[in-house]
Amino acid sequence: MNKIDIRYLAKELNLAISTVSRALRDSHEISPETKEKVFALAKRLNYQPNPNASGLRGQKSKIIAVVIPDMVNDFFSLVISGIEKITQAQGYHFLLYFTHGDHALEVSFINTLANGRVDGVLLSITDENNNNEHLEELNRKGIPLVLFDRVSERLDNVKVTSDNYESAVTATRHLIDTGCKKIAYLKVHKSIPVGTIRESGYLEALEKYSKQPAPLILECTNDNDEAFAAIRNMLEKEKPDGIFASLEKLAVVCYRVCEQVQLKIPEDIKVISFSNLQTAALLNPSLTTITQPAFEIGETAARELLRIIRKKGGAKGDVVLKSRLIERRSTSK
Amino acid sequence: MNKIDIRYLAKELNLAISTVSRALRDSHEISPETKEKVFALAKRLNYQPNPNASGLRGQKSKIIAVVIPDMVNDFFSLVISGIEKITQAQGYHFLLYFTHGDHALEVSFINTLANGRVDGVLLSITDENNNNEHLEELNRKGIPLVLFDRVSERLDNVKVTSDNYESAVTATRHLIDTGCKKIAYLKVHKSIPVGTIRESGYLEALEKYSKQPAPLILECTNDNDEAFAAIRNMLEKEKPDGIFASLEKLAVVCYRVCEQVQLKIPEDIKVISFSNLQTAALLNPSLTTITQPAFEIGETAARELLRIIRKKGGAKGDVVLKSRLIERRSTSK
DNA sequence: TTGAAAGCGCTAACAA
DNA sequence: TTGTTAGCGCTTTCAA
Repeated sequence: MNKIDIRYLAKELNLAISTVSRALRDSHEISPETKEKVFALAKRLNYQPNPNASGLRGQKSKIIAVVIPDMVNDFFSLVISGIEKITQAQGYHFLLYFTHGDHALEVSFINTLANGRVDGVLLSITDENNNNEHLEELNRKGIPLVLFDRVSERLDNVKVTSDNYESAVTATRHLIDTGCKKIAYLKVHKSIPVGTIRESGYLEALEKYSKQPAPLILECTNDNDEAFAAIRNMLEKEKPDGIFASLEKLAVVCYRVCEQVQLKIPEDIKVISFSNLQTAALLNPSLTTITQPAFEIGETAARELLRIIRKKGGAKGDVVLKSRLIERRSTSK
Repeated sequence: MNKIDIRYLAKELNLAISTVSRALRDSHEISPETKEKVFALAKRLNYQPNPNASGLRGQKSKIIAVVIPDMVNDFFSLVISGIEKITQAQGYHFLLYFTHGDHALEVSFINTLANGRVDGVLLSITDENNNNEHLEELNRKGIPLVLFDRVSERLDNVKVTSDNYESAVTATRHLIDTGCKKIAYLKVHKSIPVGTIRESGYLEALEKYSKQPAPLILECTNDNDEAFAAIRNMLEKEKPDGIFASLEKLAVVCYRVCEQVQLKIPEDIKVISFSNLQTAALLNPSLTTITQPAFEIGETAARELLRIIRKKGGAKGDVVLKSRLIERRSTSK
């Protein structure tokens, strides 16, 4: 079986290679009949141009890189799905990289990417406190970069984020508005920066809208049993009437503690939680959630990146997407 | 800023391009001193070879394609993570494609891939009942293909799967062994083939190990409220003492129904479910689960594919990985 | 041990 | 409207 390249098509049709090339790209300087013939043969032989060749020639690959910490929670899965929708629609491909929280790995990925492998990069920064010389280098090389979710204000690139601070205010205020007098905030160990931002929102809302004398912040570890014990202890000692969980996992643990100590949600205690889990609605019909627009973050970031790659100009498009507060009462009557 | 290609390195060092190329590939026919100099400069300038150029020249890209239905549940996220581990370790990259259950899209992806863009393909077939002419074409073109999870016996490629049938037998038998006399099977609408395989396992176990006079199969829709109503109805009418859920989502709904109708798990009714959700352990301390080795499926499939790409020979390595039954009693005492 | 040069498949500038 | 040809950056054969 002969390999089917543009030269083969040209020979078959008794045309010059360049004519075939132009016909395939639907150039206006090729007669309709010729195009017709070329298209027909290309289709019949299922001709696919070699992307290395056109990439080498044109210095573009139609591939973007997506660099994220990992996929252990639903958030990034949803982001990826959003990205996929856009790349697929616009004829792009994407390579996926996980840094696993390792800044050095991020640096290494970014460096090996800056060589024509990809036309642009979508990045959720692994360690927002670390330096980003590697990203500035990427900028210097002129490779489009769009940051999402975990961004760095020190960089001038387009950023797509969600309203972590405002939505934490909203969530806390929601508890206050529904009558909570003593609201606890469940946070995870400090290494997750988003936990701190959300904490600020919690504090802000308490100060502005509540008479609660002091904040009540419980820092939990990643160990479920430890978290369980800590939350139980706090519940019994402090007797809060509202809980704001910064992560869904903590809310689920909290929910189980409530079961065990016979606290009814939402009658005895109200719980609100950040959540991306699609099964959240199933877990507990009374768990009010704040959901980040993960899919939309992916879509928006990808759209922005492709816009830059195509030099469509327009304003520098930082975007902050709104989280949604979903109050559940009786999911299935 | 000059672009840093191999020619630039050669000029800087007063060497021929070919010498630099050989040095970079650590060829034995280059003197240690020369290599030293080349490495040093390459490192200092952060030289990265252009993958299009080497790909074009060498007819390989160091990229594989991963084609899956979607990422709406944890299973494929975990598979991807396993694939990433292997590609990353072996210096490969991967492109990710979602077919969204659309066979035509799968055909289109496979066709556009067969042109040097990737060195191999990892595929979980979208529609196992459809024809796979496109895959046979891929085989004819000599592009390595490894199938995982959703495979086709009509194809001769390496297949990596898990023991859906056997583990369904195990799960059912587990219920029988712990004393259940009337076990219901919750399945989803037929379009998910794995549901049918698991059903066979359920039937097999009933017949072999139980005296239950007739199977009790409830087919649920994808709508949660509908599923809730159906399960509730079945529970009240049939009063089973064991439930085998073919999907975690169904188990969660089932769990909520039990709460509502005041059935205690596992005292009044035992529930076992397939599950990949990492938070499963949190949901219900008494939910026994069967977990597919999703991460390992990804690892194994990727390893097999890279082995084939590198023509490392060896036996044709179909692999069936074992699911794990996890019985939970008191997760957090 | 090193260098010169062909050529991977494609696009586009230039020529006809 | 079509054809000829240079060259994208790299690897590798052949020559020195």
